Amino acid sequence: MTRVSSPETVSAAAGPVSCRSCDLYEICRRCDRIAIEEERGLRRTGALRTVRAGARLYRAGTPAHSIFAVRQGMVKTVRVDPDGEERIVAISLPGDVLGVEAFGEHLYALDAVALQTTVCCELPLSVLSERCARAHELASAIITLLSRETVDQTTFTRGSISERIIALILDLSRRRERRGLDGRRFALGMTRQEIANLLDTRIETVSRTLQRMSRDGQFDLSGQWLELRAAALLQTDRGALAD
Amino acid sequence: MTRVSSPETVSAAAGPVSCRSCDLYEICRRCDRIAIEEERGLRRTGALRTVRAGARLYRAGTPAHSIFAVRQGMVKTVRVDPDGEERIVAISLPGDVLGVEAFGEHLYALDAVALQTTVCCELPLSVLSERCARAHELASAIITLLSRETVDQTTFTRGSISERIIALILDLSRRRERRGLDGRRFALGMTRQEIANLLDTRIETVSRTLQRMSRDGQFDLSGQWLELRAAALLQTDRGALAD
DNA sequence: CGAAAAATTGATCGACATCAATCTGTGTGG
DNA sequence: CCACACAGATTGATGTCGATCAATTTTTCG
Repeated sequence: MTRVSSPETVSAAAGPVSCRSCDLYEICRRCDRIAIEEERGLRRTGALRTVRAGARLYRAGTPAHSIFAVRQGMVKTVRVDPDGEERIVAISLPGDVLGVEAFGEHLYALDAVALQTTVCCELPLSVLSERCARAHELASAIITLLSRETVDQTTFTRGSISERIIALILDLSRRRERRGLDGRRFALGMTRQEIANLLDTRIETVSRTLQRMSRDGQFDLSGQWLELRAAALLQTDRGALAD
Repeated sequence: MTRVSSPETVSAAAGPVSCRSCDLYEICRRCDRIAIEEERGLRRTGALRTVRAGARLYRAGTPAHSIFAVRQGMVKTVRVDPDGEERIVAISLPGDVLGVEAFGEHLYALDAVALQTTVCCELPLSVLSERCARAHELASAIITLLSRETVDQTTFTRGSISERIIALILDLSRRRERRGLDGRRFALGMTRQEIANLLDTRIETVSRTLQRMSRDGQFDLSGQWLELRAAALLQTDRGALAD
């Protein structure tokens, strides 16, 4: 069994959607970029891109010149771990917008890979900024903020429990350091119950795992207080200390 | 053991941070809302709010008049399932911004609960919109889009495998319907391997669980194609069909 | 100090991972 | 058109990590 491709089932499979029901509609409209099937006009701006199954719409780390909307097909956004493992972050359906992280950083944060032959509308950032010219700088600051938020979403519910615990601790540590706080020794600030909830596990498992890791010398732990060992801080990647 | 509160350990525990290292800094500055410790001026606008441990900064579903930045302390954002179960979505540290969903919808999407005595800066939306007055409407459209993105983040890595599968299927179904596509019968569009990756499980488990659910009559399944049973569509909550 | 919440520790069980084999469907070339 | 190859999917047997149930111990606070 391979991917769906029979022509007559395209709509049930994945689109295309009308511009009206696309998340990018209001923005395209304000940019005079509508585009397809607008009333009877049907003028196209030629901003369509077709990507075959398995091909990438964009790659993590590359300069971002456009945001995209899926018109037809499906796209997975993927984070590739340093060890080469793929983690699917989200699935985009027709009408969904891709690459909004381009607003803030001007780099894509994820790989966007077509799951099947996919047609996307491409909206260059240059068009947006041109239209935004008169907009107050405050607006762009808000946009930058929001944009960061969408990328920051780290999840702590993947992998083994020890991996999740390490991910949480290193996340707390790094975020504290970014704020000028002590990232080496700090209070967890959460009960074991709250940690368990966040990591989608049980309080007994959190307790046991923390104890074991502490015994194994990954950090010193005393109640709420945790102090990372020097070796731990050298690791930059989630899961690096697991087991 | 209860929460950290010893005065001399406040900084290592949770702040306060300087305005300069806060995510809201650029926005506050443009609103002439700096506020605290600005050079030697130290003029305060009185926009501080103190929340005791366990108290709520805001509640899901209530009208949103402000966004917040944590100055000192910690806050958990929580989704309360219909069955009353709490799911921690994120932990906010000093310098983090809370309530950005207020930009789009004017309702908070989550409960924000202080993990300890917490001091927040409050920035009313009215101040923002006043400053935004001359900003082009396009900017606000972009903001709305981004705002939605930050809320939409559904994770499929919580609960049992059958719960995750149901969550994924209903998510696909609803998102398709919102786009005017068939939400009852559609192709998954992903290989079992990709589903397994997304749900943080194994291909064999996905296969087995899909087979079992299909046998149990939750849906008809044939390769990529899935057709939800009428009963399934009546359920609106994730996990409603589990096991 | 005493009560209550939080945390730890132990014993047992079950869901899911893992390893392995087989089956099914799709596209390809003779 | 059929045989073949291969990716994808299914099914089975077994092992293990984390859930669950239960009992203490530790910490905090009135």
